[in-house]
Amino acid sequence: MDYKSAIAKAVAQAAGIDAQEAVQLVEIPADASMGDYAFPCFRLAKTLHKAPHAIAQELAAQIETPPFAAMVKTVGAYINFYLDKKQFAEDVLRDIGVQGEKYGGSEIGAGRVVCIDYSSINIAKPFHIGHLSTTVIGSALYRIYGFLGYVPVGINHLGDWGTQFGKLITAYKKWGSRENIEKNAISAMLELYVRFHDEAKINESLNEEGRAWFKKIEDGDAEALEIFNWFKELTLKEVSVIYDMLGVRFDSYAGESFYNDKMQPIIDELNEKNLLEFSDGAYIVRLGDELPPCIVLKSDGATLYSTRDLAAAFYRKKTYGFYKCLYVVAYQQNLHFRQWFKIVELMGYDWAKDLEHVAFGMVSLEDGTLSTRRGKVVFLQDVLEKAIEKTRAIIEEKSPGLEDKDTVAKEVGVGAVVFDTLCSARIKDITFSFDRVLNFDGETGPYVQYTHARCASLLRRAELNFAAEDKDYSALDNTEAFAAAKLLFGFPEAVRRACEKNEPYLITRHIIELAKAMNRFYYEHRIIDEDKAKTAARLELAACVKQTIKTGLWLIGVSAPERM
RNA sequence: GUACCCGUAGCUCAGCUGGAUAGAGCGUUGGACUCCGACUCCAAAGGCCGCAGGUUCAAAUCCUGUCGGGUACACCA
Repeated sequence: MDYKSAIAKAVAQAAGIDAQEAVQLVEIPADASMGDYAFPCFRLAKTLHKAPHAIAQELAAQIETPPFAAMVKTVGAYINFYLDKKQFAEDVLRDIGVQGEKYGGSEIGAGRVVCIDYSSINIAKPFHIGHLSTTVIGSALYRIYGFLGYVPVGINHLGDWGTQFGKLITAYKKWGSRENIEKNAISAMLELYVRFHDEAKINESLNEEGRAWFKKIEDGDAEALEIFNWFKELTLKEVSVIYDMLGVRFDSYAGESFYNDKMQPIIDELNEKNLLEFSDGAYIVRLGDELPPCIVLKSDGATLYSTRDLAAAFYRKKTYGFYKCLYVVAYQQNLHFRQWFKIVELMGYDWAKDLEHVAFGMVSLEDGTLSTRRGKVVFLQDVLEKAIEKTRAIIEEKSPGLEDKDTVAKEVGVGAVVFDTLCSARIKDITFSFDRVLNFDGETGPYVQYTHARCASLLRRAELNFAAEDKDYSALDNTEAFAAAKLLFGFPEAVRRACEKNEPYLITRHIIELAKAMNRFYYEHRIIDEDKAKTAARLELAACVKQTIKTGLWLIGVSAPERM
């Protein structure tokens, strides 16, 4: 039911204005005591040449109370519409009952491919909290787009190219051992890499060796490639543990090395289109007055990040025929993306407008910026483990009889970390603190999961007794149930907005509000009592809240345990 | 220097396609469990919405300027 349009239509008829225009003016009052929908009449004062409050009164007199509303009332220049709580709850719950786990989803994206570039880790480097945002935002968008019918393609654009791999091989050949690398993988590789840099400060020739090994990789030397691919494999294997914990997946791991042979055609095309310019030994593309020029070939003839991103974009367009291509990358790279998006535009491709940089803020520690080299890092693995450990302790204390404690501790602990990351707008910077992620009180993942588990518990208790009863919805004719019903009703729109703005936090916030509303309802009203018909109605509300929370949590990549 | 982003309660943040007394969580203080899961609920205190102009019947929201913080700005990714 589209209440907004129905109200707009009624007002438009009375006022003699366009319904399309009227629907823009319909708003939802901040305070529910002023109505569920409102129409402000200020705007009409100009055309009708009357005082706004007088217009409100005249219009209200002409408007028949719509069938779904209980009351139409004016306050000043506002016409306020009050929905019939009982009817509304019944309508919303029925709708959710019919749609089940599909509630909130749609097919508006049917047939449209959306490429999402996220996580994009570096080979041989540890996964630290700086990688968390891109990973969980990208993963959430992957699920959200899929839920709205789009065909998402998750791409982990691996950082698997560059001289550092030559250096790493040099270090491995000199100081490494197969057993140690097999055993400790990333930390062993990192150790070698750090040692290389320390020793290279004294011994310049090491850098030469590093470059030489990288050249061997480029030239396809068997030994170099074998070691390089081995490093890659070990890194992915280790990182996949974290991806599994987070419930993150990818459809493609085509990274930097994949595009080595795909850049020349781009350079050729830029040349043919007279966009290439020789400047200070390098080749650049001028981007007008708005943007600084972009280098696409270094003076030594080597390609750059932008060249590679161009090649990747063309490959993705050709391979997937994307409707949109998203890059979930920190805002530091804002200029970089604006520049090469502009190049695509100058090349004459209108799909340049379909490329979008989904930027997010930076993560720092309380004592400053993250730095792998200076050892100022927090590994994601440690954060997740601490969260799980803490959850485990709470479970031991509060639900000692719980089955499968390990699974639940993982779902709640990891969920808390993911939920926290997706709780506010992407662009905000984050100062990482254990106190913050390990706080489970208030607006947190565990709070929402707890509400879900509590609903599940109610339904378990009552399942046998109330399933088939006729329902008496007068049990939901109160402000607490109505508040919950309105949030249930608003869920599909929250999902749509999250997708439109590429902002998963809109879903996170919505289910927090829903959980709060449910807890208030639960506190104020006995759910299971001797009146079976009313109990059945209350339980249906609990079932719908449970379903919607579960869907919402799933969309942001968080599990919803039945018990915790 | 130039461009972009951020600036709302002690802290972390919503609200920003203009509308009715600016909201939440944490923290603080004070309450609520013989009762469906207290990882819960209720209440209080706490705000020149960085500052100054402008547009408008109406500005936290739009425009301009300014201050503070962040990021980036040619051969790293």
